[in-house]
Amino acid sequence: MCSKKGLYRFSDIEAKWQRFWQERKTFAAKDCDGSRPKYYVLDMFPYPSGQGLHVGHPEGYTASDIVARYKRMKGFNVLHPMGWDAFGLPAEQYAVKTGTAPKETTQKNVDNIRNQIKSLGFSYDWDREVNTTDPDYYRWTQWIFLKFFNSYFDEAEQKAGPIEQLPIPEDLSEAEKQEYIDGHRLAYEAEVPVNWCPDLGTVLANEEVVGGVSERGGHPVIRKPMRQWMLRITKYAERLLDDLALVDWPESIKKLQTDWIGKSIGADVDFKVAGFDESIRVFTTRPDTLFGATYMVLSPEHPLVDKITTPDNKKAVQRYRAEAARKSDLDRTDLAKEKTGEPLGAYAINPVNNEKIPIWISDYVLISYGTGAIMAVPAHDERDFEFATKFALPIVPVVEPPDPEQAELVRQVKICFVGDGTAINSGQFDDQSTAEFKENITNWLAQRNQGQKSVNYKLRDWLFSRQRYWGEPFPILHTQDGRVIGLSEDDLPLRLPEIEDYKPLGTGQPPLANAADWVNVTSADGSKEKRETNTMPQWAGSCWYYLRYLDPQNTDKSWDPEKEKYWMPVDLYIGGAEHAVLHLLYSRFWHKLLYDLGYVSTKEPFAKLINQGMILGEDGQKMSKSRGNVVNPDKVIADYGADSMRLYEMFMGPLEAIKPWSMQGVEGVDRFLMKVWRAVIDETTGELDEAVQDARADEATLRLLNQTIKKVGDDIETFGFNTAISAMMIFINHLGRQTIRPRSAIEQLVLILAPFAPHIAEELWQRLGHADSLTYEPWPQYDKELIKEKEIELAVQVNGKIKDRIVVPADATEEYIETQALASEPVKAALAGRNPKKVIVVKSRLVNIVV
RNA sequence: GGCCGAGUGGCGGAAUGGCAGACGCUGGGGACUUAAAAUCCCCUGCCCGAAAUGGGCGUGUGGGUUCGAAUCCCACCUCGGCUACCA
Repeated sequence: MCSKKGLYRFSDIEAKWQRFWQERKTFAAKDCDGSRPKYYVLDMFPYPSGQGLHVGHPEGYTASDIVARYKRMKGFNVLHPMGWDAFGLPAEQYAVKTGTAPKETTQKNVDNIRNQIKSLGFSYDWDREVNTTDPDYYRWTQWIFLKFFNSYFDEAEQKAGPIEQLPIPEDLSEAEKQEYIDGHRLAYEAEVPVNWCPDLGTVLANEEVVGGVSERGGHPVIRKPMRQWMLRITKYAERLLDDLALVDWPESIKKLQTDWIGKSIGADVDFKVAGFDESIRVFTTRPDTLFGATYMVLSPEHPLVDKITTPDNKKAVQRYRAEAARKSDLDRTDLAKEKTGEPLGAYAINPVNNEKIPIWISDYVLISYGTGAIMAVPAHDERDFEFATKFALPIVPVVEPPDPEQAELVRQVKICFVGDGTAINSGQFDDQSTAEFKENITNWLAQRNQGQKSVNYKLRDWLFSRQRYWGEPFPILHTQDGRVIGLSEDDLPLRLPEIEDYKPLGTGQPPLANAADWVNVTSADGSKEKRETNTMPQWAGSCWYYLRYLDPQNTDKSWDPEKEKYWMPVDLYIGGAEHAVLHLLYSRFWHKLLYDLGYVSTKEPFAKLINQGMILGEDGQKMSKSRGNVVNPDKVIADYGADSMRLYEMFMGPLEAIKPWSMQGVEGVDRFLMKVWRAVIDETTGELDEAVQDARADEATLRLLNQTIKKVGDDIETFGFNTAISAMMIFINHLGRQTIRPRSAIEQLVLILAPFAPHIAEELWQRLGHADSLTYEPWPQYDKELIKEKEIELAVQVNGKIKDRIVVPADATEEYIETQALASEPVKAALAGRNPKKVIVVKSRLVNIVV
């Protein structure tokens, strides 16, 4: 048995450096250090699930860690924190099943996932760890909720202000005044339809409802209005849209958010109801098609339905409404391929031509968008066309398409045309272009008090309460006379009570209603109140965690304003694209409220955003337990070490691309690291290899080294980690062949490798004779002169086909290159005596001779 | 249906107007070894050819722009992701 002293034992060495970093607090960020520029690099913090990490997590975390370590070497004061988004359904479901308190389950999972993350050697400042379920954390989530509750939105200023400053109309009674104030709070209560499952006695999230039945157990689910907390995000729609211009995010993500907000500009138009002193207001983006409105549709929930339905139609309409109520959102959209509806028997008057048009109800009109009613223009709207065709309603074309063929089909009512064109069948507006017509008709309606310009958003107010135990309790009391009051900030945190039974009550009441001692409160003045028993959704804690990292131990304030000014905004935010809309939109919304109230200094929280791509299984399919293709990161680390794991995750391909895992690929990068090791350490003795000498590198080595330093630095700046690694591989392949490996070259290689594979780099750095960690060593500088090649090889093409290659001095003139190219024998042969029409010389690339 | 992204060797990928296939994997051959592993060296897009510092083809398909296109433009096909009647 010959045991080699110098073999690289990754498990010992990785543990050694992880301990070193932890003990020395190597990565502690220094607040308000004016001597260095700051850099805040943030990962989307994980939900600590019982499954632990999957290989997708370390992908983003490794990328951000490389940037963090690189920036430190570039002289930045780096803030790189980590924490836990630990409220959520799984721990609660586990509690229902086993009786284990969610707090315990969560603690266990957090400890596990923290160990997993630590085993990868990320350079987090662990003193700043946060946990959304910690009362010292959710105290401030509740504090921000109170800010919403105690604020209103000033339309003129387009910003939030304290509710005390809300201008209140005069002549209101005390009760009306209170109602007015409550109606303007940015956090408010409303009756909202939720997914109610009678058999389970609980409310379900949208994703827990599949095809109209509960995902678990397959029980029927109906829509039922319940009292819910809402946040008035719609007030911020315009700013959330506009301020996307301020951030450096992928265009695709900006577009997703823009579409989600869904701004559309059009007009509100009032239609009188024949025989009633009522009118129906509709929103349309195509007021220019008003002459083609041949019927109207109200949503089944529209308040006027009962009033205007004729007795003959009442029965059928009621049946239709009941059916619609039973359908979930999914049923109403996904399954409703065939349009349905009922006529009310009532008629409306089209304001432009005074024609009587029938009024219908149908569930393709949503109560929650616009006014919950539409004018139907079947000739120019796909949905209306489908509906009119099915129920044989009249179709009148009013827009002539520019294409004559299409125009003919539209005139014959064969097709539906939704584009812009020229007005027909529209009285005095005939021959106007769509754009002109829109403008003119809107003014025409406004003059007659029958309509006006209007803007609508798809974005809805945010349903902010859940009928769950494991979430932040609302700092809210309900008085006996039905008022709602916010707790004083001094009474925070309002702690979650420990309860015995996590099951829902079966009445739709959340589990917290079980905790009578907690729910019933007697105030100092003897009055009795009840606590709110809903809890906040999982998004709440993640909306502002990036701010708590700035000052995580502060017991007086959510964060110190000085620290906020120093660190914000987040310079780089890395996470999965699945959070493209909700998490990022909600965070931006909270941030804007905090900005309006003066608690943060930037309009936007995240200056730059990058999404890491999904990692697929070795079979190229999405990883899943059922497919059996899940790669366990713990196993990879145990077999190859953290450095190889990190390196492979980055070498797989571009960060943002979707790419399949390959164990053989891991072996490839592992081999590379061993090559680096053997270039420095003699495997037999464990000492520095004899080839490592204090010598000057030869010209070729020096040139390649400087090229590599440049390439790796440039690639980190542009997140091209895969090509950075490839450059280092090329360099070590060269260096390994040298009989003398200059110490200076080795040291610089170790430094640029360090952000990628920090454990082996620290170990080599130490063995090269350095006492301290390389974390704050300056990033190697490359020499521009040394990079330049002396001679370059150019391809010579004749009519685009390569005929020869020539070698010329790097500083050769175009004339010289042209002469050399024309002197080449293969080129002469290819020219066959013809005279070149044109010679294109691309310096340092090629020569193309055109004949 | 809509939107977004992607199609390059046996595989992951590189090159974003200038020598296609860097780097890694796989496969083949050789060196070292009693043998194996590890390591090192050479080859590895396809077709023709005994070979050539021979020729031809080649970046999903079809067209176009250009001296020159994987890269830009137009049309289409395939795959993946997100989304779903928003008037």
